[in-house]
Amino acid sequence: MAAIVATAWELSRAQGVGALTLHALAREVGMRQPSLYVYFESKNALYDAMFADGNRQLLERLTKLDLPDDPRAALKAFMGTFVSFGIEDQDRYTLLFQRPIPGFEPSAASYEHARAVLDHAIALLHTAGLESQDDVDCFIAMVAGLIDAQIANDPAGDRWIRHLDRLTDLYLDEAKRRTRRR
Amino acid sequence: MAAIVATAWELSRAQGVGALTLHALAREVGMRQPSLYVYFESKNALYDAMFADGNRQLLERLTKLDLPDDPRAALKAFMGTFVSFGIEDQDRYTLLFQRPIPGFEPSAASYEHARAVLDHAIALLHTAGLESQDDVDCFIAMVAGLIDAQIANDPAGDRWIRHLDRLTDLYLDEAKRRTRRR
DNA sequence: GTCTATACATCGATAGAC
DNA sequence: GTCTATCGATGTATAGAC
Repeated sequence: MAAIVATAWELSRAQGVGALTLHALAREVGMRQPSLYVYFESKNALYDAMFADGNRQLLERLTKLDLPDDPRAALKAFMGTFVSFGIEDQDRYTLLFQRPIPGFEPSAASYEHARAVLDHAIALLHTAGLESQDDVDCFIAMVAGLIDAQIANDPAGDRWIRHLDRLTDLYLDEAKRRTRRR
Repeated sequence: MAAIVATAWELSRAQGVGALTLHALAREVGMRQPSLYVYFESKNALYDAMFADGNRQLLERLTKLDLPDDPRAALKAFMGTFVSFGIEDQDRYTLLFQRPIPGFEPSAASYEHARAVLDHAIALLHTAGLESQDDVDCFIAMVAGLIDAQIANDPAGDRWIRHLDRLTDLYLDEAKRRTRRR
């Protein structure tokens, strides 16, 4: 079961999440296509398992981090890890953070890990000085913009994501200035 | 031919670009599916025509703008129009600026309008003070991040894109400070 | 240019034997 | 749990009559 999901990730990496078929997956794990229905009641159930698995991987990596005390440094370390996770497997990133499969919506259970990741990020943003919903929205959109541009235009490089720390400072400094002004 | 492309856009708006089928398109224009091959030699040729058409729409709207003299105001007007264009038809935005169709790559000819739009944006960014490749990259990624977040999470609202002008000032001000420091 | 008819392929899903 | 066999739906593309 875990092996099937792992193989599904392999195939997705090779040809894209949307191009994954049960026939190909079954062949790759040495089974026939109908046998997969013993483990997943539908193709979307497979996607849901992949979604949960990917978020679990991400959460594991993020919680394993030994974050520095300084809030700004902690935020950079956290976000740097997040970005690396996204870049190292584009199709996993796509499945977790975009909606590449028409008709597939993650189940509530699979969403729990994703929720935990987001909550962790928001908490770090708060202690680093981005407290309003607006500031959090803008910062997260900025990070996502960097990752998306990187994946779309320069998958193997760092042309966009290398600016993460500088832009993080930019957003935090501006918020700090705004706070002081009051 | 233009009518077919227009109808293709309608259908894409209703059900997503990826869900567009030649049968449905033919039915909608009052023909049978094989008749479409008189106008497009393949489905990807249809996508290519849509891609060119969408970029032509965008370029037309942007060149029609009466931009203010102030570089910063001009940039905001330009980007505001770009963002509005993206938000008002999400599936058009997807086809133009993401790769939602596996196996479809725009032809070189269809890319010309897209290139013109990008060049125009870069020129405006230069006169507004963002001159380096790095600054242009970051700014465009930021705008795309706002649009993507908006479309994905709040298609009918303005939770993200309403920060466009403020963030534009943020990026321009920071570049200005950097320039002065030298 | 538009039609009918159909080839051809892919894919998800189910039935039922072992 | 895994198999064979097959259904049923969908979708692109082509052949050839009109």
